[in-house]
Amino acid sequence: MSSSPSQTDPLSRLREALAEAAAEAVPAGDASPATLEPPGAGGEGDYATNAALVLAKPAGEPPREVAERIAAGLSARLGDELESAQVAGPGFVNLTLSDGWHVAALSEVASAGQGWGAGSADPPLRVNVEFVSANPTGPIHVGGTRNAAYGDSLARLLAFTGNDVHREFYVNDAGSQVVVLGESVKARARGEEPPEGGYQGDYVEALAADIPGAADLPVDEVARAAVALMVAEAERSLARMRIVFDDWFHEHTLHEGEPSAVGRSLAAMGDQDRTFEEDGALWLRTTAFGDDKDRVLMRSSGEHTYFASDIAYHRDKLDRGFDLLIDVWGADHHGYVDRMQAAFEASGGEPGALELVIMQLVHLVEGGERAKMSKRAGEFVTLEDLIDDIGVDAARWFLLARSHETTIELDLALAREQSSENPVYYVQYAHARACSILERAAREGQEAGGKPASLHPSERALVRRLLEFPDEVAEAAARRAPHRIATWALAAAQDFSAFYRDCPVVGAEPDVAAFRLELCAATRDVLARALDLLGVTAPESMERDDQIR
RNA sequence: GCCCCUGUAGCUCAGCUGGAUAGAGCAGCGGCCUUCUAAGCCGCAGGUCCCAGGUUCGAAUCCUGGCGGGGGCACCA
Repeated sequence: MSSSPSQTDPLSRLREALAEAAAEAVPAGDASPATLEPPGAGGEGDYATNAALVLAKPAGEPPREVAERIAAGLSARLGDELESAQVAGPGFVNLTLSDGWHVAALSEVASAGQGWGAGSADPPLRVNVEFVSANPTGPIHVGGTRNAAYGDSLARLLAFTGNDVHREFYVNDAGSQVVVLGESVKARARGEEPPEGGYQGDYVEALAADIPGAADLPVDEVARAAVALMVAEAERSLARMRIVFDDWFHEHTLHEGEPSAVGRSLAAMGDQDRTFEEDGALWLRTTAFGDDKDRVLMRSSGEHTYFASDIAYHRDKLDRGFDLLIDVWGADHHGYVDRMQAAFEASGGEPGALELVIMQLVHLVEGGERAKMSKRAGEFVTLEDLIDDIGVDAARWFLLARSHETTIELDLALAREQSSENPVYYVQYAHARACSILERAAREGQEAGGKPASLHPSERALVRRLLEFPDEVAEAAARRAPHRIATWALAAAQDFSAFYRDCPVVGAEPDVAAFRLELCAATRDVLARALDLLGVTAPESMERDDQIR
């Protein structure tokens, strides 16, 4: 999928000028791998490019000589926009853009507002993001909460980059675990202990109390009622997390009808000779598609496996017209990735049309001590416990701020802290401050959009930070990495704080004040968008409600 | 045994499809509230980027081999 930012934003135009200057300097070379980025610690200027280093070999010349020509070409193309282009180090070209370029660039960000960084994927894809999909036999716990935050934020990113996104929760309501749930609830309703291997948590007793006549109803009816209650509770909990699913897909529907979806899928794979019988069971030859062993579809007992349902389910998603399926799974399911991919292809899916994202674990810590995950069997920290404790904003931030590929140590003491020590409040505070300045300026009748004679370095740095956002969004979406947005937002909040410190708005000379107001408005909008992509609120004010810190 | 993730500052982590003197938050030390929110700001200190080879003008980043941590390898869901 490509989701390139607008071709006409200031950075894209800079890259275009660079590409032209590079092609002119080394006609035989390909400068497309060259970077244009903020310089590293050793460099000066606003942007640095390694184009000359990339092109030195095809040019057959020392990099610094190539760099000189590129610098000259850029100067010729950019005119007043370019303050200087210096060759440095082994052959970098360091660019310093003029204040005028920054002012013009900001006005583009400001006029895009919250749409800054929005993409138009080409082509737009119909994407099905399936996430959480926790078994309806118990509450959603912390791992599922991370999965929820990630899946939702990924969906937001994919939508913002121009795709048609569908959020889906798969309810495993057809397996033997559901029967066990029914038995456990029924036992509790009769005042008995759940059976061996049954569900032990307090919620089982709550279910028993909420299902009229549970003690005497048939187990399958109790089970059905219990699943319905658990699903409703999951829906409520997820809504508290600001997550709304488009579809709650029930596994049992795959077994309804004649032939059922599962039956049709088995028959189709059979027709293609991709299944075989052995030891009284029906197997899928997943080894033909990269799995390390073949897998059972139908047990010798005649019952299908969950795997058979999964295959039919993914087939169903394709049949509903999605171009791309993304499944977000917990770490404990990574062993199923190869077989699912193999089965997906065996059942006619295009390689690449199914992505399986594995979430690593969450460890809760409390001020350095490993928090107790389970006091006794059946008790664990749930989604509800977590957001009651630290709040939705902090929960989403801390679960999203790190790569899904890494295990999280979530410090509850830090996340609970409503103070400067907590990064999520820091970012929200930057947003609130921007709002506060704008509100005050509006009261005093100041207007945004001036052209000051010169800019402060903090203003320039903040403008460039905002200009990064479209690339950051595209990268985060393409790499399925929402944590990049959190990293960017923190850096942007820091840049805004520097600007706030160095550049008073109210009381500044009119053109200066007008420019700074525009910068505040743009920062407010882009920060709000970044927070929204994470599902974190962007408050307009954060008045302290107590002075004790 | 095989598979996946991971090893970067005291702690938690960014950076990883190669770029210059490796960053942030927290913790530590020292400063800053008659000024648009001190839920803030400034400064200091803090590193064999797990180890060893290799590729490259250039490696935290790529390759190979080790070592450590976590998770997973059902006719369970």
